[in-house]
Amino acid sequence: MKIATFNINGIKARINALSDWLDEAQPDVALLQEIKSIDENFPREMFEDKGYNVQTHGQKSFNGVAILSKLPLEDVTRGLPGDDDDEQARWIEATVVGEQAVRICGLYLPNGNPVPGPKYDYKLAWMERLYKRAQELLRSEEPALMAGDYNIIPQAEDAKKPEDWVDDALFRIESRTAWRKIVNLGFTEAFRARNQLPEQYSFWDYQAGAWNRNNGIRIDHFLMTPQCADLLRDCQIDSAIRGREKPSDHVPVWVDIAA
DNA sequence: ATGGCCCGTACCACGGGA
Repeated sequence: MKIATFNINGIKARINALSDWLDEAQPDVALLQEIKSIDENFPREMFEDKGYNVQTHGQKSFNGVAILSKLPLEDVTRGLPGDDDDEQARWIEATVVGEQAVRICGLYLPNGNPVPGPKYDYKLAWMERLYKRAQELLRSEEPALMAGDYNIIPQAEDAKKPEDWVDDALFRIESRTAWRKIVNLGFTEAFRARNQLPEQYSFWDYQAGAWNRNNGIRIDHFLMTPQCADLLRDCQIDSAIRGREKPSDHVPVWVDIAA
């Protein structure tokens, strides 16, 4: 089963690029972030025509996540537990039933800038809620993964110029501590479990020729429970997508699991 | 050498992104 995550930076602006990538990459499951659309305006028919089941959790203008799946989706839930007043659409999960069932969570973790401030407080509070959901997934002792735009640069090697990011919400020590606290519960970060190459990124800013200089950061991740990590066959970044016409600033990252 | 963008909303820049 091939599962991909892709922050598309607006479904309306990315319809063609997303359609082309789906046709070529043929993921069984695609987790999308920043659809920037209400559910009613999401072009679900286009994906249904390609054979995908579509589940969205959108809102007006900002954020928004979705799951596309060629396999049946069961027990779909929307919103990260732990704050009933949170109105930002950043979390969706579902069980994908292939050879065996896998619980799949798609997430768009808050950016958190500027630091300090209420947006950074929100990011850290959101990560505390994520920690609790992660504990529950581990306790289930079932194959499960959490994937998406984490807005976290895990290590210095995950940025071309780490010195530019030391005071940024994506790389601040509090952010990385919260990330490591989750990983250290017992999750496998799929990309580094399969790849030790330097200069592997998933985001390049639109500004300052970042793509041409490969001035990127790796912030889109898969975290897997042990039962899911046992099934991991491969994890790769489709970085060439960034060089196409009208690209998102992120590129797809995907895993292949034996499920 | 320096600085450089894009999206959605609304119709004018502006908030937000990272």
